[in-house]
Amino acid sequence: MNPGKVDHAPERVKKSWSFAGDATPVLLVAGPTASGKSRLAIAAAEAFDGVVINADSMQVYRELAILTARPRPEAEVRAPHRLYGILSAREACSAGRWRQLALDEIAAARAAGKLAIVTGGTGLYLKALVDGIVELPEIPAILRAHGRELFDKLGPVEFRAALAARDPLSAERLSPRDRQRLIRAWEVLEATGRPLAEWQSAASEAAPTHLRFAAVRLDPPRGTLYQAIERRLERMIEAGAVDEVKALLAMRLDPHLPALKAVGVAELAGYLEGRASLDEALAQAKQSTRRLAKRQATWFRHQPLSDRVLWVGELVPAQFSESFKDRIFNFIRQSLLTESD
RNA sequence: AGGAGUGUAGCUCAAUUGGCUAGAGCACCGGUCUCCAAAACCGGGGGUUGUGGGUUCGAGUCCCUCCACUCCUG
Repeated sequence: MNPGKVDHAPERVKKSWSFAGDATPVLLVAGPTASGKSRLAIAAAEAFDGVVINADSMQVYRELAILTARPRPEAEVRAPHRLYGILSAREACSAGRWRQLALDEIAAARAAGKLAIVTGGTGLYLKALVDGIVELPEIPAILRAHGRELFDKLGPVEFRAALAARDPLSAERLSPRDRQRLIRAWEVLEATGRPLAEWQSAASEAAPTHLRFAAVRLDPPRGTLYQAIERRLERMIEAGAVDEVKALLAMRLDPHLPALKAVGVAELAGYLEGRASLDEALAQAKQSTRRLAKRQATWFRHQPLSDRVLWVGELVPAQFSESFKDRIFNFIRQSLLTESD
């Protein structure tokens, strides 16, 4: 008897499609955390000879494999995975930076004759990829720190007023309480000498017309999604999420770095530092994740990508049924892999 | 079984001791988003005050019945 380890290998038969037109097909898999994106992406990658490319702002960081639910090493056996765990938590990714990496990976997939399957819950990243993003230089970390200091020194109202003197448009659009965007506007102004509003009004011509997108949106009912979230978090704890956070904290990084803001880090740090029991920390992490999932679902429901993208999806059954899979695979075939007018 | 106590939103509790439309925190729900986005921010509705009766111009509040739970005694 076979140990049953190679179940999936035989499926990787000869590819039944080839790049037809000029445009490179790209499959997007979007949805809130724990909605089953990775599972679908891998299944699609197996069926269509694809590469799974991460579009999740936290799964890019190496140090947080467990807590960000990064696909496990076994997944790599089934299909190649890219942009997972590629950056140190010392670094800060960004929409623009990720976009460039993703474009490179898509090109590499094309060159290898593979279908790019971009998967993740970070709506802004997908938007940046599909619709392009204003090309702004990267802002030095020191400048960002200065922005924060100034904000704290002046206070929200004063800071906004100071910004308004030089970038009235951005200031007007932002509430004094919207600390992050106010600081963003300020740092862009400082770094480039031009107001952010001006940058943004410049037409972004960066939308990649050489790519052809189709997207699957997963949106399970809230109740089942929450159940999945909670079960998964419990498994994360069993798998060593606490130690993972411990190691991350031991790096003594700048708390403003994005990786430190991953859901669960602050909660488990609370446990490690004796401010909460493990049960309390777990409960808090579950709650934070539920809120995250709600925000993600809202984003994907209401922030449609450009109409160049074909969509399928919507509600997903609690279980990943065969009929659902068939439907999605048909959609992929029809929308991406055949030359449609 | 007897005695005492408590029942108000999903949860924890308020309601000037009988007086405006029963409030608050959390939870939950909805929304915003053009480069740290797992971020940052905005908004929302929910109650047969355990039950049935009574007193009163008026009851979450006072009286009685029953129900549930908690504690004490046996």
